[in-house]
This record gives sequence, structure tokens and C-alpha cells, in this order.
Amino acid sequence: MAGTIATLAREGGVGVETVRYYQRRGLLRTPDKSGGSAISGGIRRYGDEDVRRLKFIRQAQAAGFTLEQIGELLELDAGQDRTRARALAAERITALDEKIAELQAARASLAKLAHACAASDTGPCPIIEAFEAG
Amino acid sequence: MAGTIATLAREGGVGVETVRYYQRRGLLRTPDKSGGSAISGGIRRYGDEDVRRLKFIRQAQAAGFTLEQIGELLELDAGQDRTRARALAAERITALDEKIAELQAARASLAKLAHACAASDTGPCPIIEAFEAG
DNA sequence: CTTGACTCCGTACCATGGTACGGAACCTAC
DNA sequence: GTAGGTTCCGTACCATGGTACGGAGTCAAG
Repeated sequence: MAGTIATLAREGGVGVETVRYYQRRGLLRTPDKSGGSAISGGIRRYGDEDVRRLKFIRQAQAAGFTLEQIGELLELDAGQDRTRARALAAERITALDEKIAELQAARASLAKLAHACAASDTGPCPIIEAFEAG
Repeated sequence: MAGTIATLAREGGVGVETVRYYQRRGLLRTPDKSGGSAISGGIRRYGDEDVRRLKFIRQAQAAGFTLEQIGELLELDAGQDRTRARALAAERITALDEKIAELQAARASLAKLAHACAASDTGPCPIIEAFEAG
């Protein structure tokens, strides 16, 4: 179960460069190199824990956390600071609710406009019109 | 009703630099200068049409269009190509639906996790756990 | 024991949507 | 007629989340 960076990336569904980017951001560890000529080192090997961590990042990202917030979540990793974890979650839920409401409003007005636009072929396009009135 | 760039910016609810950015992007016109020493020109003046255009941009942006798409909408401005306008709207509605569903899913799982985390004070934090399992 | 694929690493570049800086010209009010 | 606030303009910089490049080293197969 010790793979190279390409294996890790594949299992996480990202590119190799993205893994390296996460390492630079401090979200993933950079394991010691194995083998090599003692002077110039060899190849880094990654295990299940790395895969789990990478999947964690993708999951949290899908939930709308920024990489910075994900970094914080990863630091709570021992499961210690539940209060902080809950606070982050609550904060994120509020933000998600706002964003969802915003998108739904935009969706509704856009749908209404598209319908109006489809209904008549004369006069100015209501989609353009509506935005201009705004 | 002929104001300076600051007036336009204020009425559009953006900063002066943002107006200038939109001009660079070709979303707002850069009117001729009035006055000045014939050599070095004076001050540009903006009118209602500019305000309307700027508000259009903000509205469309709120509906999730990118500035590039907004540029295209603005080019349809004569109200001519309704087919294209409808296509853009339909495209955007689909994208909005996808995004909304995504955020709602994230919201739901996050809410469930926060609830579970609040319910017990022992064991590992379910928020962290859940992401790791993903 | 060489070929070819992969790794390592620093560094540079990308898109998106702005925001800031600084000097010169301008315009208004005192 | 000058001080202070704006405007103009080019250019540089910011955050976010990556993506690409290039040369040297490493490793496995044939």
C-alpha cells in the first residue's frame, strides 16, 4: 500500500501537481524519501493515511470550505477541539444557506425571463431589459 | 445627469477602480473628455446610460454570469439575438441548478454532522471522521 | 546497462475579479 | 491664484486554486 505520488493523486482524483500544491500549502505531508544515493535521495512513498487525508480535503472542498479552512480542520484532526469544529461547520452552514438563497433567487428570475423571452418574438428581449431595469 | 466616474461608481455600488476595470474589459465605454487644455484633455462625463449598463453588469453578475458572459450579453444589447440570449440564460439556469443541488447536499451532510457532534462529547468528532471516511 | 517512464524541485505562469500606487493634469471654492 | 480633492492612466499587485516547465535524479523492464 505504499505508492508514489502518482498513485496518491489518482486515488484522490487529482493531478500530481495538485498534490504537490497541497503539500506546499501544508495540507499534505511530504514523506521521507526511500532509497537513493544517500546524497541525492530517492522517491517519496505515500500510504493509506495520505490517501485518507487527500480525500478529506476533496470532501471538505466539496462542502465549500476554502483550503485555508481545510487546513484548520486538519489541525483539529485529533478530534480534540469539537467546539471549534462545530463553529466552523455552523459558519459554513450559514454561508451555504446564504449562497443557496442567492442562487435560487437568481435562478427564479432568470427562468421567468427566459420564459418571457420565449413567449414573444417581438419587442426588446426581456432578459436584457430586466437586467437594465435592475 | 452628467457625473464623473466617482458618481457613476457610487450609483453602481462599486469602486472607481472597478469601473475602470470594467472599461478595460470592454464592458463599459470610456466617454470623450470635456474641457482640458486641448493638448492633454479634461474629465470624462458619464450619463444615465452608463449607470444602467453598470447596474446591468451587477445584476447579471448576481445571477452568476462571468464578466465574459456579461460582455456577450451586452453585445446582444440591441435586443436582436433573442435566441442567443435565451441560450445563455438556459445554460446559466442549468449551471445554477447543479450548483444549488451541490450546495444543498453539502449543507445537509454538514448539518447532520454538526448535530451529531453536538450530541456527544466523547469519541472522535464526527465532522472530522466523516470527511476522512469519504 | 540502457531506455523510457516517473519523480523531485524550484519557479513561473494561468484565470478571475478586482485593488492599489503614483505622478501629472484638472477643476472648484475660497 | 492657490490649496485640496478628483480624475486620468499605466502599471503593479492581491487572493484563490491550481497548472506547466525544465533539468536532474531514480527506478524497473528488457
